[in-house]
Amino acid sequence: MAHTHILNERSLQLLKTLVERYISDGQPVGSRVLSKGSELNLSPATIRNVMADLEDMGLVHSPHTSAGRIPTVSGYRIFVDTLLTFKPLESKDLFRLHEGLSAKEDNSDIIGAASRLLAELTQMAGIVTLPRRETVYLRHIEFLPLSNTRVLVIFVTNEQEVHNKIIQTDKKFSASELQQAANFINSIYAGRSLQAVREAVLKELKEDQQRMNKGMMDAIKIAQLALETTDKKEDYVLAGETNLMGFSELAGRDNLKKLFEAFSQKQSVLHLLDHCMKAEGVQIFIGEESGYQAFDQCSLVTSSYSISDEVVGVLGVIGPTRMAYEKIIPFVDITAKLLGAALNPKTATPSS
Amino acid sequence: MAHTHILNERSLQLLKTLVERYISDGQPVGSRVLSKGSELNLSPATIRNVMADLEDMGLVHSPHTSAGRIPTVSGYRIFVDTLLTFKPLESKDLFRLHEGLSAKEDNSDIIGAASRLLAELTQMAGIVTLPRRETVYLRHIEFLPLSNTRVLVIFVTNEQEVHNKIIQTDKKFSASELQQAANFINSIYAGRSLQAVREAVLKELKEDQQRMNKGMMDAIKIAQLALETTDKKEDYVLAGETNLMGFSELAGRDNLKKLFEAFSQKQSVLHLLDHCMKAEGVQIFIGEESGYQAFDQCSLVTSSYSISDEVVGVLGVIGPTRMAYEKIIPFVDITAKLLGAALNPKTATPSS
DNA sequence: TTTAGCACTCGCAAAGGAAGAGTGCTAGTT
DNA sequence: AACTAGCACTCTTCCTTTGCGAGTGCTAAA
Repeated sequence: MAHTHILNERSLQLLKTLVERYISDGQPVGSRVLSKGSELNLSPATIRNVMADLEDMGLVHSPHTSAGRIPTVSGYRIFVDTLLTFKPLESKDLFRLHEGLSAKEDNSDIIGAASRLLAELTQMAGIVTLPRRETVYLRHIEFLPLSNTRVLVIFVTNEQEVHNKIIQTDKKFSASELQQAANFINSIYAGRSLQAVREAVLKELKEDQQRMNKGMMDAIKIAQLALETTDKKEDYVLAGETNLMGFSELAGRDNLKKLFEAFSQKQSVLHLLDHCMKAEGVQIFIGEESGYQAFDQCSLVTSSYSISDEVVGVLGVIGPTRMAYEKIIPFVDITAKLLGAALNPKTATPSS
Repeated sequence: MAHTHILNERSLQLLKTLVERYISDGQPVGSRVLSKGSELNLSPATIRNVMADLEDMGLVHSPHTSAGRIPTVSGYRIFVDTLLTFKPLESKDLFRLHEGLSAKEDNSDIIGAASRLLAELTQMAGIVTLPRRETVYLRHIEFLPLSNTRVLVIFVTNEQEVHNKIIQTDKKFSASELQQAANFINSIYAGRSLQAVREAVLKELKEDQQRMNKGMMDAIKIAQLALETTDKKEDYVLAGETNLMGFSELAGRDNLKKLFEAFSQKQSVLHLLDHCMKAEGVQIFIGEESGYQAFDQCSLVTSSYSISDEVVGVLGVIGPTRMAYEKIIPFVDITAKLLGAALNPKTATPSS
């Protein structure tokens, strides 16, 4: 009965300094240090009582009888949700970000650059998914004959994304026939969304075939083949994985191996990141919260990023649960915004 | 004086069984086991004398006074060069290779498949460089206008490789102007090597400008911009890196970290693989032989692979020095041949 | 409600064997 | 001359002991 089991101001304050202390030192923190390290002037004995309460509530736990306490996942959770006092980015980091993510002519590896910056400036692993728009617009399509009935299809979508694939046609087409077909498709469908084009083409195929001449028919058929499979190739760019090998808390067991296997399988990591796309702003998974065993010892701080208000991808930082959240969270937030800005086609070429 | 210091038949035989034993067991092998394990009926004492000789010659070494011997790099070298009795591939492995590397319509990820097969079947890391031909032929080029003076260049080389880049032109071109320019370039230069086209274009620019009309001039100028920088993007596909985390001999120090850093830097690994391109057949680097610190604890078994007799890439297996060379070497050899065959455009589409 | 005091527990590190493996050397044996 | 048996010696590995330090929980006093 006696003990209140309610999180009062003081317990929270102590939890906060405990977590901060553990994050900076990496060792279980005992009542003595906590007594000296906190503003409130309390004796170690009092602290011990509070700690016992916190332990009952499952916010901290002791690796063994005579060690200090370390935060549990719930402890971290309360810390980041309610106790955290953010630190502004260091100006040199901000500078590096601006420098690396400024909108350049060559956007080709800006995703890679973002990933590398995340890794380098946090000394953990950086991850950025490739941007993927909900609606993809067809800009231009091109057909080139290969050997026999194989045709190389090249199509440009949105601003400047180039895709290519190989299709098998029913019969052999000459280069000029293919050229004509491409011209036909471009003249009619360019500028419309891929999905719309796909539907329109199917409709044409099913309905009135007599209205068109043979060339048109061929073009439609080829286009159908070219666009039939939606190639949503989700992927991400990872950087600084090796930074994770330095953290002793991840090294134990075959933990690190599991983690790296997840990275190269990609698939489960993509699942996880997909979740993050849906949420606005910064999202945090601490330890087992992610639900993926490989990440049990890690925390993941992510944020979605957007091109002109449409969410197109996710980026984030992966590190040990014991990470400097108060710095990482604003950092990920800003990086997402800068990346979004850099990818925005409207601001991409300030006609200088 | 007394001892002969010459590698006679018997010493070699003993070296061989020693290496085999060490490879299979992973522990320093002593005189007793060697006495029982070898055909020649010799007492441990005799073996000890031979071992002392081998140690003087730097072929084996003892981690401490009372441990058995383990092979040195030179020991391994003699073993693989002169003592090795190759084992034929297991038929199920051969089957998997054929299955995975058969020439399919979709060649897109055959390099990745090869890498994954190497890793999976050897339980080590597999690596395959992207194929790169010496002479690249221009098949088709296309220009598309982006915002302002930026132009998206798409060109197809060799059989089906699609490249794209963005260039800045002096003035703004319309879509049809660019179309015309592309037609012009295609009609004149398609089929010739990129290098040749580059030279021809430069020559045209310098010499007789009055001979051409304005459209031609524009086309030449754009082509020059489009082709000026040779983008030789060397790259490789790695698979099964995580397999390496299981080997205790690599785990020590921050060895593994160095290795993985080298993998993600790519650059030094590419250097090393470049060397292998030059040599015919299978090539082996044992431990420090590679000259790259990151690989000090590893062995690398590589082979170049060819498309219609032109060497275009390298593939191989990375593992601990203690690997089953007698199986790995033939395995890498065969894989290289199968990959080459699968990439050969002549055999790629047996018109069925 | 807080604090001082105290007994207690546990991990960590150093120290001390004991056992086992394997060597080098020497002195016999074939 | 080449091989082998035997022996002393050296190291590693594993286990146990021991002491120390850190930190706790509990109780009793302020």
